[in-house]
Amino acid sequence: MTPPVVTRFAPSPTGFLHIGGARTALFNWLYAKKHGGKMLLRIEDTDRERSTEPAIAAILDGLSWLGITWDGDTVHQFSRAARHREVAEQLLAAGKAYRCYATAEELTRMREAARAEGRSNLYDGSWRERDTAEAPPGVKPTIRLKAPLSGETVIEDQVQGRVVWQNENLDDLVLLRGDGNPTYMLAVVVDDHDMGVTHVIRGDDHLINAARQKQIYDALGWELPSMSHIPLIHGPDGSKLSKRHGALGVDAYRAMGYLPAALRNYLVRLGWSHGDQEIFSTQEMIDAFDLSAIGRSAARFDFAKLENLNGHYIRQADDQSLLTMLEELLRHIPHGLEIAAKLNDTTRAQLLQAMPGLKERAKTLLELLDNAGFIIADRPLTIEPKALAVLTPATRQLIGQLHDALESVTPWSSETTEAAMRAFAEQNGLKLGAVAQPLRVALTGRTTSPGIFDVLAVLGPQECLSRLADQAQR
RNA sequence: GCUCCCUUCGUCUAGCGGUUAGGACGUCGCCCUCUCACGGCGAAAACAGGAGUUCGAUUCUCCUAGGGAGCGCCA
Repeated sequence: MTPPVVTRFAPSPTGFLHIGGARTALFNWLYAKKHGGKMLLRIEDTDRERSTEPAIAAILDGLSWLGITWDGDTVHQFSRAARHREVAEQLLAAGKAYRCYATAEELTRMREAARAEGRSNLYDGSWRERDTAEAPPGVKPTIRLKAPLSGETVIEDQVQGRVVWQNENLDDLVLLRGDGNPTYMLAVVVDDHDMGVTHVIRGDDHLINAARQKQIYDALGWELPSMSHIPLIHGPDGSKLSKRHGALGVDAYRAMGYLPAALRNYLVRLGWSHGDQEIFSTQEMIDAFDLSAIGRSAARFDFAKLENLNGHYIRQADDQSLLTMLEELLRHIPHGLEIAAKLNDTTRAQLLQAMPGLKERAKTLLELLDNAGFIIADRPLTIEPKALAVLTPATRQLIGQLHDALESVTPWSSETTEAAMRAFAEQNGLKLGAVAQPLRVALTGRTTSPGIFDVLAVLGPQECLSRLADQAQR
């Protein structure tokens, strides 16, 4: 019988939840869901200087927004320091670790010497066998792992394959600092073990740590969890993802009007594929997800593809949930509250009525909101420069005629107004476009909009006739 | 410098010894059309380079080049 799958997401709360972390969390979540297991959340806050409460809140908020849930209580690593110390002492008692009294200056010298000689193991292991009686006064010792001096450390990684290190290249890592606090390396091993983690899925910047952690597992006689190191996400230019490209918090993606479903879909396809399938519902992702299908090379972040996917999910969303998402978004964007103040039963109904035409034209909620501007705009409309060019004396005169032609239309609908405008165009030997564009400019202040007869219908006769009169020239 | 990882269209990728090297985004063209979109059709576009192994390499091995990660008493 195979043990139940337990994965974990273990961010260090030194900033927002960035896109790479979001993908790591997603992969852990998918794997757990697929195998009916659990995903645990552990906050790696042992660095007291850099860990902050707002960062923790931002990470939890980001995960929630993305729809990624975790099981059980959130573990705060710092609170487990006593347990970490206990394990270090246990290793010490078993002769698998030793006290090291090397000073910072000595360590620096060793590092320089190692580099000069082209060696990768920095610490020279001098306190391995030295008598602690020789300890210099005033130096608080660290506890180091007595790592194997020869042989190999091997990780059978589910993504990277078999990765081998020669032990002579790995030095004795510090388990417990001079101040008695555990290092990351020790804390991770102890926590993963104690939490019952069966599968470690994390960024491949941790691949080398896996070797050192394996040595700790071996010294403790614990079984190493399944390891999967997923490639990092790079910026569009192939370099490390920086703030300049896409290393934004997921909250920034929310503010840019991306849908969680779109971001999930984009992220899951970055480095992972399932044949030719591009669109995945959450359930499809869970069913199809497979560690062995994750590629080993880094992927570049491509906003154009994210936008395309986002457009897809917007088009496919139902009108009411789009309106809900839009109102939600207003709380996260500049001037959002001013717009929210204009929402009432009437404008909400208009938004809903216009939604079919709106959602086809937007790649982000921000765009959708912008395109919906004509609904909440105040008279007289601000006319965009491009639209202003349409308003020649001749078209202003035409607008006056259109106003008159529409005045008698009853009942008012997109069908009846369209019939009236087509009739008007025919009688005056005009193409429909020659009528539609001036109408569009007068009613929306822009040269592009949803279908103009839908705009007419949504705005209603009073508002339309007033806006037309505003721009007409008699 | 050292250790480890990576390398198919511009981008994300399919391919798991024999294919006209497939799909998606983006780009371009045509159609649809009241604008913009959506949608439809079509086009251009890739196996980093070099040695092997093999009847046959995009696929296996090695080397080179390029890219990345790590090299702390940070996580």
